[in-house]
Amino acid sequence: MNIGAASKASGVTAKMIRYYEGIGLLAKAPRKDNSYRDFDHRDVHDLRFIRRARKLGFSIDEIQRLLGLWRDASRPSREVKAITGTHIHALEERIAEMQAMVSALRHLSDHCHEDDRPDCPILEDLARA
Amino acid sequence: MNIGAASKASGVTAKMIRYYEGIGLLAKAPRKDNSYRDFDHRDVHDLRFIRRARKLGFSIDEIQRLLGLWRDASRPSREVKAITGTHIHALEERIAEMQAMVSALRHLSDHCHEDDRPDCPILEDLARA
DNA sequence: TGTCGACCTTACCACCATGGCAAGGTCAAG
DNA sequence: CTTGACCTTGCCATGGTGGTAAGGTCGACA
Repeated sequence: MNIGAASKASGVTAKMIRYYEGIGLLAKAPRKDNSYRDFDHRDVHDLRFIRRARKLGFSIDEIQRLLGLWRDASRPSREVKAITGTHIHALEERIAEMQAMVSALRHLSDHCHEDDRPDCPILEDLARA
Repeated sequence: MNIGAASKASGVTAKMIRYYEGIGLLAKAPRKDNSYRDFDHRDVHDLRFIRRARKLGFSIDEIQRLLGLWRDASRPSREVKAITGTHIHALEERIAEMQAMVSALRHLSDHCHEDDRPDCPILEDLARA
């Protein structure tokens, strides 16, 4: 299975497949005589796993650990839940920050006349001493 | 006013002040005989403006435009509101994405036993075909 | 057989905003 | 004169992805 086929099968770009291999997230694929990488179904599985985890916002480092736990048949589910909990927490913190930004901006924006006059509480707030 | 004083007065690190100057976001500070930058109160004002805007999640590019509008005494408030609206929209999209992640993760996590057994729907979901 | 297009390879550069470090100049106080 | 706090420039790193360039390989078709 060439990299293009693995890419199509997993939804991960060839570029990123090489990158994941380079940083050790994905096992090094054996090479054929022509130096092309040769992937198997396990690799495709791992790539799909990675793609899904990235979509859920896990960092590469977290995925590294999740994959390790996946490969460990006797993994304690506790650890998986811990990683997930930490990640949920980080996401929620970031969400709260952004929501604070939005409500501040919305408040300012609501009081902006949106016309040709220069008065604008948005700039006034940014510039206040 | 040396860079350290400007930094303290504005809350922006010296490093970032030099960076902002380098990319043209902040006016180039004149140099004293010893080649130290010499800031005035306008620079401090701009730096505070930048810091606040960054805290509200505006990109450097957006701040560039906001600062331009601020300096333009006849700025139409409409433009400021437009930039802000675009930014609010982007923030809300990102928030929605992250909330989707959180609810997916929470759903999976709620069904994870958190014990020594290997069963864990989180990994099962990531690995599903 | 020649050629062409699709594929593969490695190796760089760029992003964005920030932090860190190194090696050296400058200044003021003791 | 020394010491420590400050300033200078310049380079490297982050993270995850995209781009691009220069070259090797393969399969199909004329």
